[in-house]
Amino acid sequence: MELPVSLSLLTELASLSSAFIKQADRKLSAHGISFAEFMVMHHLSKAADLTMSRTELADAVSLSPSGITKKLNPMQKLHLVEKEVNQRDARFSLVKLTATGVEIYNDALVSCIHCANDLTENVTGKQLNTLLEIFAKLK
Amino acid sequence: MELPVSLSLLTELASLSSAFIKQADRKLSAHGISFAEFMVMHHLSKAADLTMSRTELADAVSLSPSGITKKLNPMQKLHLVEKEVNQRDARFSLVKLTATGVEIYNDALVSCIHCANDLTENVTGKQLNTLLEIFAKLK
DNA sequence: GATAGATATTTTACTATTCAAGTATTAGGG
DNA sequence: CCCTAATACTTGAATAGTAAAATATCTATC
Repeated sequence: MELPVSLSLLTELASLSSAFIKQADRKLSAHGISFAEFMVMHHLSKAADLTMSRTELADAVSLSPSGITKKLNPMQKLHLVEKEVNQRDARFSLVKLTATGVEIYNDALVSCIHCANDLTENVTGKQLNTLLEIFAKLK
Repeated sequence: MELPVSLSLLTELASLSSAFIKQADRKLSAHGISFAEFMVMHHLSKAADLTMSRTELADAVSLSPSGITKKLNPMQKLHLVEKEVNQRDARFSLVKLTATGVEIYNDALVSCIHCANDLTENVTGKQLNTLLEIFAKLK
């Protein structure tokens, strides 16, 4: 029986990303952070004033509202990020990458780039760009 | 600051697969199974005699030894899979997809294919094949 | 301006997963 | 044979995530 290519894509994507994330986690453990924490800092580092709303951030890293709370709590204790309450509306709160956070992020970024390069070493730059272009259509 | 394409691939892959798996989980919940359970049955369904060793299966679905034990236990209780102990070496045990398991898998497969088609609707068949070819080099 | 409803976040209870320690079985050397 | 080591698996403790209920704040209507 012949299964559709779309299904293969779904299953391959799942196993590939699981393997990649495990690899990245191993590398990043040297910096005391997980890949998920790296992703939080990565999104914050690109944001204006290093600040995002919690819901934006939750969407960016594919976490539920409760998930983002639980992920940020320990990061606040380590002073990697800080919470700022919106003056206009106290329901909203903002998350900002601290100076410490920036420092750790920059160190971790180097490791993470190494890791990404290792994982893609058999693929040309052109193919990587092709992948990203097609990924953009999958969203 | 310009970040390498390989890093974008890693981050995009992570968020894409997270979104895809959540979508598949929603679809499959109608069949009473998770995407992870579907993947277990998917691999077994392709194996000779619907049977695999636990370690093979664990590798295939990217689970740790304890992870596969805890995933299979409830599936055995539901009679989706059954355990067979190897006569030669009682340490090894095999996992087989039962007749009930095949039935549920086939139903779930239809939903999962729908889901995969939905997720890839903006992409041509040719592009899907390109993706899979490049994925193969990333392993 | 009280109150009903909407919105953002947190807490609670539960599920899933991992690592490390423990159990069971086999293999090999004295 | 027995003891050590290796191998496959399971269990227990800890971590990470979700969904649903609870909390806090704001908006809008009467």
